[in-house]
Amino acid sequence: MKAHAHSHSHQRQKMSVLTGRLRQQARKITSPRAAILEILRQHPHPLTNKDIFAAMAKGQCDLATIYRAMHLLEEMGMVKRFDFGDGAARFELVGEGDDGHHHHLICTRCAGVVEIEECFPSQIESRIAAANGFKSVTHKLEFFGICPECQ
Amino acid sequence: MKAHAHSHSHQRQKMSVLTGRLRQQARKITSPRAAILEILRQHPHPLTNKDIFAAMAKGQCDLATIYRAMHLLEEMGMVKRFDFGDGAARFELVGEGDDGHHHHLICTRCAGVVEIEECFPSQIESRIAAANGFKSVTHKLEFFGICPECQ
DNA sequence: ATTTTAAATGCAAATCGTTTGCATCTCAAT
DNA sequence: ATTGAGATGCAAACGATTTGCATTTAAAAT
Repeated sequence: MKAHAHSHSHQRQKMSVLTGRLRQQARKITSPRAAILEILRQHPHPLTNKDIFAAMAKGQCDLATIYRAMHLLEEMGMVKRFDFGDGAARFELVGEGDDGHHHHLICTRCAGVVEIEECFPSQIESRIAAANGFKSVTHKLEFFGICPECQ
Repeated sequence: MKAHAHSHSHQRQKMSVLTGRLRQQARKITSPRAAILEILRQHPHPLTNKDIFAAMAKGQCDLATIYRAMHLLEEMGMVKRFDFGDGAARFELVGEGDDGHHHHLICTRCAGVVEIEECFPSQIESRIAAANGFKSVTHKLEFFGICPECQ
């Protein structure tokens, strides 16, 4: 699987903007956090905590710190959590203002990931919500298949 | 959350049919398996291994046995695995011939589950597959919201 | 520049869902 | 009743994630 275009708001965010968002919340810009943000900026793909850990210079930060940082960033809306069903959470940096909602097409052979434009039709989702009396309905949606290289 | 109708092929399957499918594969009808199938028949909802374990008379079977049984049943296509994103796999009995593909609407407050008719539009899925050169594309889709009772 | 202190980190131990090795047991075919 | 593949129980192992706690550090206050 190769890289792909990101029509989403994935224009690499400036580090100063990222650290600024942290500062606003009275959070410290520590070296582990700076390293994590830098790695996320450079990889516009969903990364597991372990991926992030592996992308760092050895011993630069503890794995537990990454877990804690991802929780913080998720609460702050700076990253979005994705679940590809393999038991490991993945995270992607989210642009300011953006809610990061989108989906992926994942190769079940090589684990390659393509970001997808399409989303579940909102009017159908509204109908589902209404028909069952639910409020604030969203969805999690991921596609799985076999990529060109793996066929 | 209360029970709901199952327009799917969830007419409670006869136990004899279920055991028959096992026998065909030269698998034994053991007391743990019979108990598991009975519990699945009686609960047309996605159940975790622990749910199944809890639904049994204490000491009737080991939790590890349930895990093994669910793997077997899944391979045989007798149950379908669902992932609600909370880290625990859930299973539903699948009718013969049916592939069990469907989705749920889950209350994020009380964890109540409603089975959903709607599915992701297949022509859009085909377009996504074609646009990226993927084959054998499927999807995982679940809806989340707040049910009437929890609002 | 130094002090101060809440926030953050490292490390190890703990949790949770799930899997597995192995000795023992039990269907179901003979 | 015999028997052998398939199943089970139990405990240990696992991988992802979380947490307690003593120590460190960023950044606000002095």
